[in-house]
Amino acid sequence: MSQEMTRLREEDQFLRFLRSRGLRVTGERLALCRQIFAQHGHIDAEQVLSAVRAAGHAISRATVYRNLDLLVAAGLVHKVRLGGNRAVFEHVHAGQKHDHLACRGCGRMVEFVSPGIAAMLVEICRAHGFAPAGNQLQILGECLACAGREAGPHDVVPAGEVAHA
Amino acid sequence: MSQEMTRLREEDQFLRFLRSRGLRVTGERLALCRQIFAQHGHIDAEQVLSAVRAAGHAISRATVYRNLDLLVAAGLVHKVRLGGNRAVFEHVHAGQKHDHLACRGCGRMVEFVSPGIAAMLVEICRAHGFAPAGNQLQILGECLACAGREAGPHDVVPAGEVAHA
DNA sequence: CTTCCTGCAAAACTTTTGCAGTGTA
DNA sequence: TACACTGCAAAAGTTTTGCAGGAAG
Repeated sequence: MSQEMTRLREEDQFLRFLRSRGLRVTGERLALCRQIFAQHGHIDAEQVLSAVRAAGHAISRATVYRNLDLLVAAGLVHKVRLGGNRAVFEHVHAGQKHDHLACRGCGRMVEFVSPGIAAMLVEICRAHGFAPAGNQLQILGECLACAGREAGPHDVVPAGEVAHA
Repeated sequence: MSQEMTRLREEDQFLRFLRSRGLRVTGERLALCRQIFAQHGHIDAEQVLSAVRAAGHAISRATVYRNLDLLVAAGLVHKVRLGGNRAVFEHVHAGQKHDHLACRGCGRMVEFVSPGIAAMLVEICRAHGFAPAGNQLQILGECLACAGREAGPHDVVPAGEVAHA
């Protein structure tokens, strides 16, 4: 129920954002917004597309991309670029700032909060002439499962795995 | 001169890596290796291709990609995935572990070293079941120039910038 | 009625791969 | 001689864009 209220509040925020810009409220935009906020964690554009369609709405891939950018501009969604060629999105929980830890092997992603790191981060940004706001911390590592699947430090890559063609 | 020695040492390491696997030493591989170590900072695959060609060697894009993977496998090059669809590469300086701070606006990238963050990072990884080694920390933020180019917090995106098509 | 949006399909980009010819060992 | 490597070109995967029709205000 609290979730429901949150979703409505965010949806309302989106509507206000649209109107304040003279942009139009369309069924696709509403459906997209609702599905984004109905999802738990990080989802990529393709998953968003599936989710919206699964909810019974017709929507095209192009519209998903276009409006995800809109949600990001509205400050309702974060675009997190981690692994290779894909960006994932997550809705912004009010006041719930967190960073990401991702496995480069399987793509598993974990959120974490670390006030200590956040403080140092601000300092590092300042030292290098970066804006203190709008930072996003990402740690790429390997989960134990993926790390175990590889060879030890003396032989980084199993023979043969590297040969191509 | 010290740089020259370093380059030769790395090249030799690459040769030993190749031979230890029964892989062949080709002109393309040597040229690629030399150019990577002749470059200063982070370069993407396209820039590597240009650099090798500018040095007077014929090489194809496919070969660049295939052999960049090889250099990564040899532990001589790091593949850093930051912005959208592109990965950048940097050669590994002996013992010079660092992390990356990148501007999501202009792509400017800065390296930094922070023992404090490194320590916390290990702790966070342990807490979430990630391997303590092989981590790569990336901070996505905005340099002051790019941050200034945007609107204030009350109006995240200038009107019109978001409209599409 | 104005003009913003959407869907489709094609384009843009980066990276990968099949195949046939070339070069290393 | 054997087979690994290269180049080319096509393919693959994700995101963007032009255009014409359709809908919001």
